[in-house]
Amino acid sequence: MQVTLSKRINELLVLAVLDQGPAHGYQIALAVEEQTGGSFSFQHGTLYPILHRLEADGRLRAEWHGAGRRRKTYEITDTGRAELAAGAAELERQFEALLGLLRGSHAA
Amino acid sequence: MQVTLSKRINELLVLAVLDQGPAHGYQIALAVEEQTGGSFSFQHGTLYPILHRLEADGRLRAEWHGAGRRRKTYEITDTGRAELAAGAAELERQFEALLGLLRGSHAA
DNA sequence: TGCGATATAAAGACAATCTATATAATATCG
DNA sequence: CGATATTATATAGATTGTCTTTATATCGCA
Repeated sequence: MQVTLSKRINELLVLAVLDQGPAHGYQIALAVEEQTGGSFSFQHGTLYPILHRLEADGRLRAEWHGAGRRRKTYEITDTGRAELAAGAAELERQFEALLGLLRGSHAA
Repeated sequence: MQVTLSKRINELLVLAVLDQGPAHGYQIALAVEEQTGGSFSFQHGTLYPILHRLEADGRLRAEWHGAGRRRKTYEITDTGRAELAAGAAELERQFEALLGLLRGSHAA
């Protein structure tokens, strides 16, 4: 699995929220929690490293806003959008395989 | 998420295979790979620690077999079976929440 | 003016997998 | 019969990524 499943999921979660429109870190964390009904959430010490990683890779673009309280607004790039689509499809395939095994066992 | 998703998945994968009947480590690894179509697999340096962890917790029971080539046969316990059922259901709920967000984003 | 919520960042602890190595028996092929 | 691949388990150490904690700072409310 070399690239952790959790890592991929966390990145896709961020990209999916940003695919709905630009947002800053704090908003992303709230959106993930709300839109997954609390199933997924980010500690802030987890979220920012992910954001910086995605930014460094060009999967999203960041811009500072506001004079007083600093806010960094993130926007998904075409690269990020492509990865989101591919990653979501791949993840769905994997989950089907996983649930097949999990369900299959106690059905038999 | 405190208890890593990957960790939970790996444990459920092992428990699910053992729910089909007793098996030893090497067989479990092969079964997971086959039955998930290669989507999930274990490095042997990953599998054995998991097996030992599950054994220490009483989620499975182990027994040595064979005089020559040593084989340790693992069998799921009632505790393990209960966890498998609960864990699989919980995982399914989480995945639905996750895929909902992932799908929702590029549908909009 | 103090506190809670908003907002970002980074250092250090911790947990889990992955890589690599060790050991050993069995099967197979030449 | 000897070399090699496969089966089989185990553990030490490197790596990686999250989690906890700490730091900084603004805004709104009581």
